[in-house]
Amino acid sequence: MTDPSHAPPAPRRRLSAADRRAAILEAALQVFSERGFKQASLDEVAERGGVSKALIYEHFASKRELQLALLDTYVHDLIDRVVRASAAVEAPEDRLRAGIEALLEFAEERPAALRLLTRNVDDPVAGAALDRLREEAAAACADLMVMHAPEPRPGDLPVETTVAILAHLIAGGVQFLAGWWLDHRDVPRTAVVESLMDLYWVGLERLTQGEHWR
Amino acid sequence: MTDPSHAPPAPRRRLSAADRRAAILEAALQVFSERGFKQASLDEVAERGGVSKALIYEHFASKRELQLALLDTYVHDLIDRVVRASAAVEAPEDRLRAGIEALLEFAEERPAALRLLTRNVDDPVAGAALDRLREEAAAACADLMVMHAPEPRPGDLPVETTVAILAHLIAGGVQFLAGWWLDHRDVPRTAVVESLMDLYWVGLERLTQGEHWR
DNA sequence: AATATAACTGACCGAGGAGTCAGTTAGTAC
DNA sequence: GTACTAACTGACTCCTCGGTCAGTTATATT
Repeated sequence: MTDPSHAPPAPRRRLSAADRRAAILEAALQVFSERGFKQASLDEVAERGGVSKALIYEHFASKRELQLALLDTYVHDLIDRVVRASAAVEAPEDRLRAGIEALLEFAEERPAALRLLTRNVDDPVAGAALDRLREEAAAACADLMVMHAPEPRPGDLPVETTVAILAHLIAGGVQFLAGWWLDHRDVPRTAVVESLMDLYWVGLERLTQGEHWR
Repeated sequence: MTDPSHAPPAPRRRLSAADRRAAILEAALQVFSERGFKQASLDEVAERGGVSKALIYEHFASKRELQLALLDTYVHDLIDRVVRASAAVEAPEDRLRAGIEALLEFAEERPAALRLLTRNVDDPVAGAALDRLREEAAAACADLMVMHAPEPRPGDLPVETTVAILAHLIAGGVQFLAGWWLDHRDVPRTAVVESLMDLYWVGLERLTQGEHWR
């Protein structure tokens, strides 16, 4: 009767509040990044975390609160890495390159976190967070560009307009390619960086010398 | 008693099946593009279409069916425009430009349709449709590139890899910028096209001449 | 061993939303 | 006018999911 193989299977080990919180966050990261905010269910987070749903509410006031905690963590981490890497070098082209490399390193180490940020465009909260992030990156790109001397030809559009477009194009392109790379990991990271730099930097250099297409 | 101002307010006009179907699709386009597939409710579609929810089910077997009808319509329309515009000219740079312009025209005429395609990355069906679309565009870009002569230096990565990355970078960048433009309609369309062409084409031209960054 | 407390759970509630069905009514054909 | 059909509806069911609560149990402290 008291067959040990039928004994209360695993007298689940209790964790400290901090550890359990971290475990829940990890499970939530998986589910949220795979399904997106709205489609992610807390029941699934609970199940994957090996925990009851009620326990989640001991650590987070609501589903949104949980999402915000996740976003907060990774947004700050990502910004930190990119800014730090970029500020560590001097030349504009090195700054761009360092920023790109930092982003790709982040993608490599925490693919789920990158997906969390990029695969949630439809959710107002996550979408806004990503927009802000890209806006910052675009502003940084714009700074790199005005260091160079753009030479507007007569009849051209205002420089700020062109700079803003190019900056967003670059920031958006890098973001997109980082996401693309997650699904094409056979491509070596250096190939991605080199291609980005080749197209962007060579193009920019020519542009600042007054060259235009055709 | 029979005060005419209290008479049965509007003896709702009936439509033919085809017309009603079109009206429902239009209402669905609005709701789906604003909220995304999962968050969009058929109750809201019904309300905005001025129709009962049950009627929607007379025209579409399910919510997914309705989404597929929408996607089908606009995906084909978009492909058609871009391919037609691009095929109408000869030079590679003109083809790229024509394709970009066709996409932006589509964005201008049917902003909701573009949002339907781009603001639904998290939904498996819509996401897959957008992926296929971009894949096609990237393939077309790759074709434009191999027309030129890329000259691999010894020790370089295989050409196909570089071409694939650049093609996706361009396709993804254009897609992103089209979406960005929807929220920045003060920017003139020509400015967007010119910037895209300047960065991409000038960069590509230099690259095919064996130039690299630095 | 007794006590306190913090980690943890099962069972529940209410709202919202997909999908259904038994009808009602506007047009049409005679 | 009458009858027929196709457009159309209100009221319903079922289910998922965010959130709650009344407890139960592991562990640290004494």
